[in-house]
Amino acid sequence: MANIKDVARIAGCGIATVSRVINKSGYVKKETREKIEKVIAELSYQPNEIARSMTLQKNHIIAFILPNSKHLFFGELLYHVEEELFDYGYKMMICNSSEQLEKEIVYLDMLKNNRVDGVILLTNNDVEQYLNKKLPIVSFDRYFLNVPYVASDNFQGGILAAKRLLEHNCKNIMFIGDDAQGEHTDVLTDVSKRRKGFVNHLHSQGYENVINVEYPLKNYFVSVEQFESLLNPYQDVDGIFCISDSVAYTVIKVLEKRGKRVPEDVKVIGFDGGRSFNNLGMKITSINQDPLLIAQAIRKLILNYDVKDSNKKLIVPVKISEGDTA
Amino acid sequence: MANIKDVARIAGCGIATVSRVINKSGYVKKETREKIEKVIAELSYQPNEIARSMTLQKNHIIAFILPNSKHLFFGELLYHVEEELFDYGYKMMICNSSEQLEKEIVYLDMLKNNRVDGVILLTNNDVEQYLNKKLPIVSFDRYFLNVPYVASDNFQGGILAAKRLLEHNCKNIMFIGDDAQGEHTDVLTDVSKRRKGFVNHLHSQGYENVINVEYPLKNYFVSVEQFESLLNPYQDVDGIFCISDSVAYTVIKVLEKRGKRVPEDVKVIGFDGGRSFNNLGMKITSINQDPLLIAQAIRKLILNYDVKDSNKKLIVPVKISEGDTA
DNA sequence: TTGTAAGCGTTATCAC
DNA sequence: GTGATAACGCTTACAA
Repeated sequence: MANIKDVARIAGCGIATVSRVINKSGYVKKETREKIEKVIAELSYQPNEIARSMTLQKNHIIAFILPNSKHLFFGELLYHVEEELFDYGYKMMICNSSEQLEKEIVYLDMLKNNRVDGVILLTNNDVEQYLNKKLPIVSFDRYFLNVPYVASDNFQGGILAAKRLLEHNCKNIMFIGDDAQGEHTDVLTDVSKRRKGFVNHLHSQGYENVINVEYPLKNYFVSVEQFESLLNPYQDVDGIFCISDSVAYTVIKVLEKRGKRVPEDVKVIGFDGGRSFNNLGMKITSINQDPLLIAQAIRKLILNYDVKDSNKKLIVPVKISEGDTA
Repeated sequence: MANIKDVARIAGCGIATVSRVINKSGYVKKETREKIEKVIAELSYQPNEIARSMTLQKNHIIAFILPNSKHLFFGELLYHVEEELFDYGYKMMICNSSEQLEKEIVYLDMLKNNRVDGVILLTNNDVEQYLNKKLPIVSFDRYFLNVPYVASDNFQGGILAAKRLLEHNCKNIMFIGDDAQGEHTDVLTDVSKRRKGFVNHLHSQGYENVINVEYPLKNYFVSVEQFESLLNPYQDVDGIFCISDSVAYTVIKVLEKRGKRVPEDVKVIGFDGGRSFNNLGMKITSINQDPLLIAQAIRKLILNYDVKDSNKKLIVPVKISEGDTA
């Protein structure tokens, strides 16, 4: 593979001049430039990016650490983040942690050893002690001390869900979620605001008796059977706000088993976008997280990273997406 | 950030010795090693990976070019490929081409300019002329001259589908696919073997009159309306093999509109895994591509790449996954 | 305008 | 066992 020296030698000039041509920096006489460009084309020379990174001390690669690209929402987020970064001249490394702390640490170390210029972090683990706060890190949906973060407007999402259920004249309203996450895992999530916004709005409208159902986090996957017993005491609910579409999906299955009709007997609202679930025969009405807006917010924070404003937050608006369940 | 010189200076030795300790190469006196290890820990020194790549002329990064991580199957494949590469000490860069040739070229160039050590290529575009055949490239599902590739056993998949429809005593059998791809796009795909295996087996069993329906490629997305007119002439089919689950999904919608019951009146078989589609209320019976096995095959080819056997092929077995539609 | 040379942080060769 | 030092391929003062 030809290098800059070859180009200089064949073009009969110094390597600095070649460099100037490549980077369009500094003055180069027109004829010299043309000569060099010709040689570059002939050799189909491409500057070695490793060497360039070496000199510039940055490589324009950002790592995205996330649990799992198999989940539809993550797959979408991944897609949009990569597009955003690409438009700004950055490449993206993908790191499926599978929620394993050890793997997350390996990837976080890539920031310290100059493998990448920045890290986007999406985790439920407490990686606080493995973060070098002087380096560019942006977190999605989780609070870490002095780490800027991006989250959907979960509070507003809760309000939207409450409004919708009240519009439908629901009288026995329930929230189902795992938002105690913060207490269970030591990692504070923005997701807990879904419940807060929901309950807040209901209270403000004079509705006080929200039924609060918690289910254990730590297994993303919940069975219909598990939920049946959880929901058993509440036979007469007519409006349910679920912390995710995944939960909403399972709840609807439980209701169907019970002989309830959705949405005629019970309204159900999920969270995420209602685009992730199979075999339901209907579209879940859901509070929509916008992966494109989230990606843009993440890109802004990571590419303009500055240690000084490491407590920046960017909150992305949500809206309710119309489905068949509420 | 401390570098190897700092470590050497503080440990009172030469940098070569530090390097030996880091890489566990060559002999180092026990005491010297311990001393150096202590300094490394104190400084929390991490070798600069860019510099290392510079010297070694490789950086242990593989790029995966694919149309879109939003598609469930691609998201899964991505996940498994990343895990495989990780287990072998490699990191993965992700490149959503969105099927745009220009973006694919940018990423393919990363191979030439040393940004990555290898490329996994999943494309429908004819990128033949942009490939440097001396560099490590592995293609999935597409033939390029002298580029090793991995594909599912599409031929066998076709056979399995044929067998299943015959077992169900189907009398009017149809294939729906876009496998003429090769003629339309100049890129040969292994996918065309689905039809070949299917038709072959039917012929071998004395069934000759397979109805062959083609729909235009180039739009991955097909509307129910488009399909209705395509299928209109064939009111009495009772067994359909579709080239993908996406097609199967649409076909089932069309059949439902027609008042046909699936699987009672018509058996439908898809291809991919039947895990990708919403709102159907049933699981598609499908020929299953195994993303883990595919990922392993890809990893084998890319990490053991050798120009000499650039026409290697790895064919991954498929099986039929039981669903509700056939 | 252009070229020389230092420097980026490693690894590896070759003396000692 | 260990330490200088060249080399990897580039960018960028600085000098000419």
